[in-house]
Parts: sequence; C-alpha cells; structure tokens
Amino acid sequence: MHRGNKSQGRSGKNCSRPPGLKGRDIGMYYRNLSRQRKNSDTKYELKINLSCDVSVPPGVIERINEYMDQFKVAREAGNKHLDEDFQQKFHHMLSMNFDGFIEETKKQNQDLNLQNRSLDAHLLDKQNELFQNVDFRARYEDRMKLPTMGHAAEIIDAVDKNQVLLIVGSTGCGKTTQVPQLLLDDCIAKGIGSTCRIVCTQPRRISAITVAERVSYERVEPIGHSVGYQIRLESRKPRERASITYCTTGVLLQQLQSDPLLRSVSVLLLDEIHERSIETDLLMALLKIILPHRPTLKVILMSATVREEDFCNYFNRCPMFRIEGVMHPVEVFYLEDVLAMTGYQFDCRSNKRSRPWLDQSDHRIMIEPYIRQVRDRYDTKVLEQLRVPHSEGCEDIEFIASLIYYICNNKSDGAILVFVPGFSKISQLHNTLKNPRSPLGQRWRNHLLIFPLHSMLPSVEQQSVFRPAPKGKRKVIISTIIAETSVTIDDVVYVINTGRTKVTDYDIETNIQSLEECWVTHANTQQRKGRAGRVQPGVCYNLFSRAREALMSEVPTPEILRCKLEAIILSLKVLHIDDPYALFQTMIDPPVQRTVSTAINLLKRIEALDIDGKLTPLGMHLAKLPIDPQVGKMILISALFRCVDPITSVAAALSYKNPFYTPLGQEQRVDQAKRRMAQGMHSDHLMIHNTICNYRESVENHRDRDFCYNNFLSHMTLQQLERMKSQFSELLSNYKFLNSTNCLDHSSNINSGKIPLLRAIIGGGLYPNMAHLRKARQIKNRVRAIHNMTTDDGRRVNFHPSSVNSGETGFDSNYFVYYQRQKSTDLYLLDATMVFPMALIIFGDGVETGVVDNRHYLSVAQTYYFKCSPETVSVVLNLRSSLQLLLLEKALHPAPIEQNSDADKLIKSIELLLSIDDKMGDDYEIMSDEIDNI
DNA sequence: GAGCACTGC
Repeated sequence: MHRGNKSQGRSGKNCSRPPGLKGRDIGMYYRNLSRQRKNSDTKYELKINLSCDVSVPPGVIERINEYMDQFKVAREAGNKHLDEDFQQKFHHMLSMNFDGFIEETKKQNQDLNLQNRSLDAHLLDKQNELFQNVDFRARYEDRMKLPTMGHAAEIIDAVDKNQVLLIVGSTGCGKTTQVPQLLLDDCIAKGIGSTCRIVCTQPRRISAITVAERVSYERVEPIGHSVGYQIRLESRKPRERASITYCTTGVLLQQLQSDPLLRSVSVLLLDEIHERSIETDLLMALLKIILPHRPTLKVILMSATVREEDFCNYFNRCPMFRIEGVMHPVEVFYLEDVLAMTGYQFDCRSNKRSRPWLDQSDHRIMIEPYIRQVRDRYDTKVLEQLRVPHSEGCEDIEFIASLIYYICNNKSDGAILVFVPGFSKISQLHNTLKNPRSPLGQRWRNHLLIFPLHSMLPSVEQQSVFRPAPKGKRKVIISTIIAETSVTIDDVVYVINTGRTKVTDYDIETNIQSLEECWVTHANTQQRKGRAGRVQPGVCYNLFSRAREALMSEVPTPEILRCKLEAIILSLKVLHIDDPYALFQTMIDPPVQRTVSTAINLLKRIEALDIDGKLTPLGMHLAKLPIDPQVGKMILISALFRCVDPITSVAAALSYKNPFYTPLGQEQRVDQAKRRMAQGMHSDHLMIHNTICNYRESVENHRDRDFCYNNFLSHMTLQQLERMKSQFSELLSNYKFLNSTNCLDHSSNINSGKIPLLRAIIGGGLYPNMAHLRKARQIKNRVRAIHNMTTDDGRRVNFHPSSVNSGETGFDSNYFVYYQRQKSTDLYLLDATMVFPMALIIFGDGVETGVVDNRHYLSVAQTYYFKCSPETVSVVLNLRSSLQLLLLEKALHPAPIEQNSDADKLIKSIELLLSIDDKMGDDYEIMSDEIDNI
C-alpha cells in the first residue's frame, strides 16, 4: 500500500501521453499502459487521487465517542445475550466431518421405515374401492392409451431390481403422471403402502401444480389426499404415507438441509433432467453420495431423448427404458422450402447492419457448398435468395409476416406460434402485422388475433392467449423461448422457428455477464417443432437452411457452466461437503476451477467463509436463508438495524423479479411510473420499497386493481413479493434476530424511515458491487443524460435504460452499488442505488488509512480514496471494528438488539455517521485503475 | 435508450 510519497504516475492532468495520438488511439494507449502497470504489479506506486472529503464535524465525533465509550464499557462487562442452542449447534457443526454427519442422521428416528400394518390394510381396502369407481375406471381407460402404461409391468419390475433407472420418453408419453401412480398402486396392492412416499421433482412451479392436479383428477380425489404439490410458499401437501408429492427441484434441495439422506422419501423421480438445470445437475451429484447410504431408496431419472446416454453413463450404465411419445406428426420445412413456397424476395439494397460483415463471409462459406449440393432440387431464384445473408433468422420481419399470410391463405385453421429472440423482435413483428404495408397484410390484418409473449409482458399472466380464437380469426402468438417449455398453448398447429434466441453467458476472465442473441440448438428446434403437434398434425417452418442446422450445437450449455456458484458452495457447506472443488469434479459438466475460486473469494470477502474456507457463524445463517448470500447479508443487517420492512422488499425483488411489466409501446409510461415511485431517491431498490408501500395503501383502500393497472404492476408478482417478505421475517425471527415474525412489526422497523441508513444497508449487502460516477451531463431538451461511470474494476459502465437512474443528473453522491452488471449493447448496471461514501467505508472490506500530500485519507478496497480528518479516521475505524465484533457476536448468539443496550449505542453511532452524509464536492479526476475502458 | 428463461423446507 502506498503511503506518503507522491510517485510519478499517470493520472488526470499530470499525464504525458505521446503527442499525435487521436481518438481511439488515446484510449488504447492508456489501456495498454494500465495493463502494463497491473502486470508489473506497480499498481500501488500510482498516484492516489483523493475523492470527496468524508470528515465529520467535531460535534458529531464527540457524540459518537460518547456512545462508543458506553459500548466499550458494556462489552467489557461481558453483558451478552447467549443463545446456547445456536452456539452448541454451530460448534457441533464445525467439529463434524461428512461421515460423522451421515452417521448422525442415520441414528435419527425415521418413521417411514416402520411399517404400519393396519394402515396398509386400510389403504388396500380403499384401493379396491377406487378401482370399482365409475369415474376412475373411465379415466383409467384414457390412461391406458398412454405409452407409459404399456410398459407398466416392466417398469415396476425394473424399479424392484435396480436402485437407479433412467426413463427416456418424449412429451405425451405419460411418464410424469403415470410412473409415480404405478409405483404407488403397486406398493398399496402389495400391502406395504405405509412405507411408500414418492417425490417427483419438476423444474418449474407451474408444472408441479398442473401435474399434481392432473394426477389427482385421474385418481378421482381432491388435491392433497394421495397426491399433492409443494413449491416455494405455496403447497398442498398430500398425506405423509402412501403418497405422491410433486415439488420443484429447489424445494427438494432445501429439504436436504434437514433430511440429508432423504430418509422421508422411498422413491425419488427427477424429471426433465435433460434441461440441465443447476438443480438437477447438483441433485444428481448429491445422489451419488447419498445412494450408498440409502440402499432402499429408489431413484428414477426422467429425460427427453436429448443426450440421454450421458445420464445412463453417469449412473454407472443404469438400465434405460425408452418410451415412445404420442405426438401428432409434424411436417418440417426449412428456409429453402419456405422461400420456394412463398416466392419471397429479400430487399438487398437495404443496409442490414444488425449482422456484422464477418458473418457474411461465414455465411458464404456455409451456404455455397450446400447450394451446390441441392441445386437440382430448388429453383435458381430460391438459391439466389439463400445466398442473401439476412435471409436466415429474423433479420427480415416482412419475410416472417409474409409466411404468416401464406399460412392464412393456404392452410387450415390453427394457431401460429412464432419464436423470435426477444422483446425488440416481438415488438417489430407485432407492429408489422398491426400496420401492414402490403395489400396481403391489409387483407389479413383484421383476421389475426395477435398475442405477444414475453416474461415482461402482461399477456403471460392473462388467460386470453389460452382460449381458442373466435370464428374467422386466427391466433398468432409471437413469443420468446418462454413458449418452448414454460407456457403451453394447446391449439398451436403451425410453428415458425426463426432459430434465434438470447442467452446469458458469463466470462470468468473478465467477470462479465452478457446477454446476446445466437442460434438455437438442435434440442431447442426439436422442442419447438413439438409445439405444433399437440392437438393434431402440424407444420414447423424453420427459418434457417439445413446447412445452418448442421452447424448448430446439439444442446445448450448447461446452466452450471454459465453462472455464479456462491450460493451452491454455501449450501454444500451446511451439508458438510467441505471441499466444493471435489464435489464439482464429480458433476456431469464440472465448472472450471477459476469459477469456483472466484466464488469462494467472494464468500470470504463477505465473511461467510473464513480465511481457510470454513463456514463462519454468519455464513451458516446465510446458507440457511433461501436467497443469495449477499442479499441474505443485507436482510440480516436490516434485522440488526431494525429496518426490516424496506430491506426485505428490496431482497424479495432482487431474488424473485421486478413487479413492473412493460406493455408493447408503453415503455415511456412505464419509466414515468417507476420514476414516480422512486421519489427522486436515485435508487431502483428503494423504488421497489416505495412501490410496495403504495401498493399496500391501495389494497387498504380497495383500489389495488386500478393502482396496478395505472402503474404497470403485476398483482401476482407483488403478492409473491409479500409472501417472500413474510418468509424472510419468519426465518429471521426463528433464528432469533427479531422479536416478531411480522415484517411490519414496529420493533423491527424503528429505523425504516431513515433513508440514508437504508441506502447504507443496501450498500452493505451489495458490496463489493460498486461504481463511481465521475460526470453526469444532461442532454439539452432531452430526458437523456450522459454518464461517465466506472465499476471498481475500472470498466466503463452505464445505467441500464430501465433503471430510474438513467437520464438523471444532480446526484448527492457519486457512488453507487448494484446487484447485476450485464453486457448487451453496452456494459450496463441493471439496477443501482446511490450510496454515500461513508456507507462503503463502514460496510466495505479492505478499509485502509494513510497520508498523501499531508492529507489523511480512508480508502475502500484499494479503489476509492476519500479525504478525511484524522479525528474522523479514528472514530470510523473504531466504529468499524466494533461493528464487526457485533456482527460476529450476533451471528454466534442471535438475539434482537434491545433498546438502549450497548449494541444499540453502536447502531445509533453508525446511524448518526450516515445521516450527516450530504452533498459533498467530488473531484472528477480519472483514477489510474479506472482507465481500462476509455 | 433497452428488457432469453427458470428457481429456494
């Protein structure tokens, strides 16, 4: 760490770059210089530029010192609230290794192993009765038409003889609804129903509910008898024994914490494992550990025909069943066929710049050999069109529209489902169909019923898209990948697959998450095709050539390779799987070590793990919260600082979703609504808090429907956010951080009105995700503004246009914290809250102090340096160490902070320090670390 | 000036 001497470095005005450099070259020069310096490890020799002065007025320092003295005295007196229970649990937990943990859980009494003979007899009677039921028999006959039922005896036999089984079958084969029933009824018939508890996991909440409802119907029962479901904050659980539970995979993973050997389960079915979600990948790895300890547990893996050998091999070449699907046949056409049918000609004069020129040469290399291969089968006109690079995908919206009109002209009734990559293409196609320029378009305009489908659009929650079109109308659904698995519309007969989708990726080298458009995989195309054959024979039009298809990947990249691992590592630690590297190595696709080490470093920085990678008391609390560790830390701090309602609102929205939706063409009005809610606080997070407060008020006045409608809010999302808030406050209360389970309880919200404190706590949770704004300039007569801002790694970033901070100037502080940073057309902060420097100093790590040019400073994470009087330095450092002690103590001995207790004094001091933050002059000098992206 | 999709006892 550089202290004192001013070294000769490049910075702001003192720099001396070679003369004659212009524009981009200047940026490149500094970038290279900065990289060289980083490489030669001379970072700390650079000049330190001191930012704003964070000194505190002497009167405040006096008051804080008074508080702190009392705190010290109280601490020394050893006046602690001890929670023996937790302390014991924690020490016990740390002292145990995995094998010890397993031995311990084996000793616990598990009722399921105890057969209940009178219950068995009762179940058998009931079953005989059911089989005589007229409705049951009618429904059973329908069930018998499902291909799965044709394999009933084989499946039951195979489950009996094997611990692990793989069932491969496409949509409609009935594996999800029938296999659990077969096994349950077999157990009951054998007179051992009381030992049977079947759990079947689903990737999505909606599928857990609908499948459970379907199976209940087949068994002529209301839901909650022998069949039920369990998803987060919503469950209709079935009876304990002789039952089937459909749950989300996430719920089962959470249950592992209290039942690590799954002793309450006799048969576990993992459905849709081919989707390669984090949850199923992780569960499969954990099952490999669990199975040897649970010889009676049966596991049935269920997959579509997508690389199913991978799963078979992963479980030691377990037996595999293939069940045919009952889909109607779907005719498939490719771009060349569609061009031949429609005779469409692309406008080659138009400048299609959305695809980089390099792509054009790639396109030629791909298409020319293919054209030679098929020149006898297609007209030369068609082949000429195939040569146009923007013929494929969804570059030409008019082309897609013309195919829709072609279907209207030539094909029988049935809805059309168009897959496009994202919001902008939905919007473009929607506009084209609504305001057609061609006579053909005008002819069909009034015969189309158009439904845009996107997670941010309200139509997903409405029922009209599922209803059949009235006579004379044809439904056209323009959708993202959401209609591939998550939203099912039955009457679709025609699918138009543009072959494009958006995917997020994560670059471990640069730590940058990106969202980019790319080609789908064979697996996606297969699934999209299937959407056309649900009710009758269908047609699928792929808007790419067979040559393009040959270049597409087989399957999407598994999720585990594309995301952060902090939360998983923490959850492994409570299962006593202490070496995350080793566990990840056993997965089907292990993430690279660097991703794991990055996650571990972050967990150490937020003090969830200690220097050796062991769980800290804080880490143990965070591991048990059903939320990412940083957001978990935020709500824990909010409990200590008694501002639970606002912060749980923030946490819920960050971990679930933003309650605003954006109807097509209403972007600006949505922005206005958000800005109204933000109340000038310069915070997307506090905006959510304000929104929830206003929503509650509207509910009390019975005006919530209007309120949601006028402000583009999703009622369903707001209600789920409320449920999550309750869950958080219940958990915090169970862990003894709070007195009340109600997040609105007065004792939990004494400081909820103190906005600077709320900012600081949001900052404390989101840290180290911080950004520094060096200049904000309003563009004349516009709502826009230009922001010159960098994140702590020196990269240039901007507020995402959907953030309430975009377009804003006149901030009271130039520092921000954010939850998500993503690269698309630019590197964006998707959400941000303005924080005062003191918040970063108090809640940040790597806080150091020193003297430069005879001025004292405080620095955060060796990134931001603030001028500061020596008196303030001393009081702040004192406060920081006390806060750390308090956090540790509260984590070890959870208890609410009593009014006027020693800890209360500390909290008040911090509050005092944060509340004096006000507009502080900040110099805009460019710092050496921040030059990378100019 | 822009928003693939999921999920948590």
